Amino acid sequence: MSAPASPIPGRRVTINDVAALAGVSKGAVSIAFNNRPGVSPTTRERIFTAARELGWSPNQTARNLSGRRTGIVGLALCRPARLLGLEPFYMEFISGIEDVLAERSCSLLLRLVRDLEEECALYEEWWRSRTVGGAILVDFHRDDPRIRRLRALGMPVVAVGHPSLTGGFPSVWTDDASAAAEAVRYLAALGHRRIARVGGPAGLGHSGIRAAAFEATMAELGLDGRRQVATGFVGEEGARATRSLLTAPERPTAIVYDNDIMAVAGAAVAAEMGLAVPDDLSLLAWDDSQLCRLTHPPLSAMSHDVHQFGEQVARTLFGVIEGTHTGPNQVPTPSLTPRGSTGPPRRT
Amino acid sequence: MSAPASPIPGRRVTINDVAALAGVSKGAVSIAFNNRPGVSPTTRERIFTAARELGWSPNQTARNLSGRRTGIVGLALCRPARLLGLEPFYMEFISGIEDVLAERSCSLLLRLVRDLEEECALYEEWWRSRTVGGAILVDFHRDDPRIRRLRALGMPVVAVGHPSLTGGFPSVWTDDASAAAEAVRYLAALGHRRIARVGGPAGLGHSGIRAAAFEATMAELGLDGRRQVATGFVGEEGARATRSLLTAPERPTAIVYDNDIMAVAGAAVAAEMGLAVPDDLSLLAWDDSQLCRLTHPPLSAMSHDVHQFGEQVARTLFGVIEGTHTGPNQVPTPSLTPRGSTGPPRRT
DNA sequence: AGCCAGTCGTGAACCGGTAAAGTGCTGATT
DNA sequence: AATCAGCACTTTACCGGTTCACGACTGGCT
Repeated sequence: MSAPASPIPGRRVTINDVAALAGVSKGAVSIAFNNRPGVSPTTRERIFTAARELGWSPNQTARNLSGRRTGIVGLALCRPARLLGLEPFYMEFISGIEDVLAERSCSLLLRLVRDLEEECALYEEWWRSRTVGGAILVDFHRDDPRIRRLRALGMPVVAVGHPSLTGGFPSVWTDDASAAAEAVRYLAALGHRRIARVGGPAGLGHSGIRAAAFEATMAELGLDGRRQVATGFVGEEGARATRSLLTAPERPTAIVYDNDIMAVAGAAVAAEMGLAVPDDLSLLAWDDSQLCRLTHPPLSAMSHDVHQFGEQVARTLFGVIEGTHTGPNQVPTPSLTPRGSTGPPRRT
Repeated sequence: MSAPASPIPGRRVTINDVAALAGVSKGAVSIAFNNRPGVSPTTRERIFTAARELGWSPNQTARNLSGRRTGIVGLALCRPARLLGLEPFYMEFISGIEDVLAERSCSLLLRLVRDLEEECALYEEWWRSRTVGGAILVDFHRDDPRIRRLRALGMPVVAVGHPSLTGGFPSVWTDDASAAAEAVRYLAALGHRRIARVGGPAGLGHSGIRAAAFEATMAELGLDGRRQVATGFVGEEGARATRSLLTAPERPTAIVYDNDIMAVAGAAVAAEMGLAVPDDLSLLAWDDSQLCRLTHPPLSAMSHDVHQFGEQVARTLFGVIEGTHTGPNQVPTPSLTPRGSTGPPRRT
């Protein structure tokens, strides 16, 4: 009885073994393990005991095949692997997702793809094969081709991005436009008139939104909003963009960045060019990972709890999967966290 | 013929539909799609055409169930989600893995677990259920309990860690001991005599190896190697450890860190305490992500291409899965990359 | 013509579960 | 006593593939 039930090596334990040991049919075992009504408490207990003794638990693959939902959530990322490692954003985002998934014993299936076409094909296969129970879509572009292709699929999906970009998919988003406007107004209030922005790739939806809001707010304040550079989101490019902004005639006295890694790179460039932060140059980061607190002076940032953002995305996805979801889902707008890197410009 | 083959909505296309359209049995379709001998080139072509027309591809879940290997690789991480996002290491490591997986159209299944017990149970389930074709084990401890439990499973596995820790599993590792020794010798050669080390958690295998090598090398050089602090690998703790080292009597003139995020935090502490780097204090990071190049002065580091490390791990795992693997697999030893944060101590 | 080997393809069993229909029994209702 | 609802299981038919034993046909050889 209490012998450490040694299954015959080589053959795996299946539901049949459990059924045999418990003296019931495999249907009964299935009923018990899905706790549906249909077996008596006594039998149920006997079944669980047998399963425990054999160390059996249901084979997920077989379960999925016969129509049950899998606990795996898919995430395809369309960008070069090398770049991925450079951005703190993704790992924090993923960690937030994982936090919620782990609560429910779910896992995240991660895959890098080369282009959106491959991404669509992948989702189609994942869904057809019941490999995933739902997916998280990120990095929306304007008129994103995934919208049409994936809508037809009927796969539970949550889109990360502003509703204007995500084509009716349940979405989670932050109000980037307001945040960008706030950033500009804050710097203007400090007395800056030449404010620049180092943004992400032009095609990317949220970069576009921030760029537009930046320009609009600058215009509203009667300032020239054309000092914007689009980059690929990595430090090197942030540094390059910063150098080019700072060496241009009429150089800016403040720069807003689209993430924190570029802002840190910008701070290094300032130091290298002998500019004092914030006296000669104010720097404002975005996303605010711990990086911002580690530099000297610490970077002011449009703070944004990316981990919690990921959590919200995962929770929304579960809502969609379970059919209890409710429209777009806005998470807190990035808020200004002033630290040492922003201040009034030096009087000329 | 060329009509955009509209499958009946609601019902998915299966191998049977393809077989029917091609006028063969489903066995033949299977043979064709696994390109095994048994069908004539003509029939084969007819089958492929039918499949293309219906937009069919084999259901991976069903395939897995009937014994084929899945293209999914498992990775369980045993640490709080919040911490995960703070370490550049993991995302870079994962990006390296993904790079190799993507080449072969494989995905990474990621899961956070609370403890090693849960991790073992997870791997057992993944393997039993054929959810994964193999797994990557990280963060080995001394006498790691996973070794015994997983050996019995027979699952293809690659262990990340020194062979002395990974209990005979195929492993990928860097020579941390030599690297730690080199770090110490370098600082000693610059004239430092009070060298401290801010390390990772004491229980963690590679932290232990570095700690031992640090102490041994210090002893060899006739120096006091007891200035070591164990932390949890995050910036805050690195800062705290640095402060406590710097406020102790006989404060060190050089500190070696176990990763880069703590080194950056250390640099900020130095600045905050008004210590000049490297004149008053030399700082040496480990792992060398782009962070090290973004601070001012840039941080010297024991450089280590983490992305490539991840790639090598994935490649080794495929070797194990395909049965072509060959013993432990050492990747390049972290090498000293001097930048601005290390120099001779100021003469007292 | 008769035999054999080789190729092409079929059919059924199987992977390990789920779900719906079916069976036998108990006890309450009329 | 007959009817019938409800429970506790069992049976059977899937899910969508793979695999393997076997049959039909072809062609070469004696």
